[in-house]
Amino acid sequence: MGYVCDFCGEQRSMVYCRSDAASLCLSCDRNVHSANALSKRHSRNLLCERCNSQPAIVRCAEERISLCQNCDWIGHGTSTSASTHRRQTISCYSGCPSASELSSIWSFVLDFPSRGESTCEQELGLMSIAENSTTNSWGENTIDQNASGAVEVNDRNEIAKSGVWHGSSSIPESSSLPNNPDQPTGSANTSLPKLYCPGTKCPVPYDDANLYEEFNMDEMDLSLENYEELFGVTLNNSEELLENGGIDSLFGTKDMSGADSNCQGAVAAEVSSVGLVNAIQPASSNAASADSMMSNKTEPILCLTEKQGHSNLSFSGLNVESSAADYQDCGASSMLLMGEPPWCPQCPESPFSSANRSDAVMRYKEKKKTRKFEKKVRYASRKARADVRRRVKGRFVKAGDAYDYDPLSQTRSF
DNA sequence: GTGTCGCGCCTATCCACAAGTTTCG
DNA sequence: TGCGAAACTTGTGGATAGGCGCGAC
Repeated sequence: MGYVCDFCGEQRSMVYCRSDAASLCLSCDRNVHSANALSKRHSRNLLCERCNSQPAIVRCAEERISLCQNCDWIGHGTSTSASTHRRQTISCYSGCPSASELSSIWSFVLDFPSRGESTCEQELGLMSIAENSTTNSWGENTIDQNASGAVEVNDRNEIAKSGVWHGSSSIPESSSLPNNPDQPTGSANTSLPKLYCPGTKCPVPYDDANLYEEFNMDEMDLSLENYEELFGVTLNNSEELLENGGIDSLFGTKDMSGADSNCQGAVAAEVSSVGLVNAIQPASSNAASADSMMSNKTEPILCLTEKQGHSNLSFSGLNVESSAADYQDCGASSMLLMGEPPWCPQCPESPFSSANRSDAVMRYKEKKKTRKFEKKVRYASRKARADVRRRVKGRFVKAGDAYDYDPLSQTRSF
């Protein structure tokens, strides 16, 4: 995923469809999602203007930029100055909206400061919608919208319901702090953890080598993608890890390659003099995993300790309600967040009792049963067809033949 | 210690057909 | 060399059979 539309490969991508896991230009978005009734139901959103790989969920009024959860966190969640930026949640949409309808929910869409060269903006005005653009296709967003179609982030309850994450810091009603749009907000505070997002074009210039010196691994890429290099072990089997107490196994002896490979967690850490790392920021290439990580209501704590001659990392700060099951979409994250390592008693924030943990393990196992690893769909049109094809015992049937499963009507022909 | 059974998990396979690719005249 | 038609290949999702590991007996 990148700047170019995944479908036509020519236009600049502007919207992201999670169902298709594709970044599309407005023209292709409309073409693809007008194919059938199911594809019309795909929920789409603006593409993050910073990493260009994740759906944007927030628009920063100060920077005039749309951000995904991850980039929003990087830019606003950890910076005291940037966290005061006034942000609005960005509504998703489905169906085949007209240009006017799009601009009605995204009042800012025609005013992107950094995408002026894209032809997609022009398409907004040029698109002609032949079919009915019924308003009922817009009913997905349950958040009350203001006139511009955006929602004030202040309403935390509503945001939580919508699954939209925002930074842990308070968000003021307004902000007058100046900000340079060309400069990532996350870098404004030089005391902040430095982070590089390997699977993205995240341009956040985390360059503080001192942090890495604290870890004694300044040459390393602090992402779980390179955990083997980082910790000298391979990681596998999240469930085993869970049952064995989690983090100790994770960074000690267990192999984790079986976990979702598309879930990478880049760790940003603020190291104190006692070796307590105070923040962990997931920089997942997977939207769902980012969601699950960031929907955590508490700020995770990363503990760095020395044990038996090698460094160990632990995570706590997970509240009771956000169980591992809630994070299973990101295999690593569930592991990282579940365990309360017995060897890390110095993390007083850890609220896990054994009962809670057992409960969490149970829910995790239950959800894992129904788990489906995300699959990269290369051709959205073929997927759209397959989604509506009738089947007999899971097999496609000829058109007109008897079927026992119809994805559209869930009915049988016999 | 060895063999058998049941259970759960994982993976390959099947199907039709539109779309993409290659071959041939 | 370029074009069009024909032949061939690819990819898509849900259900299911079969293989495998593990624990109990």
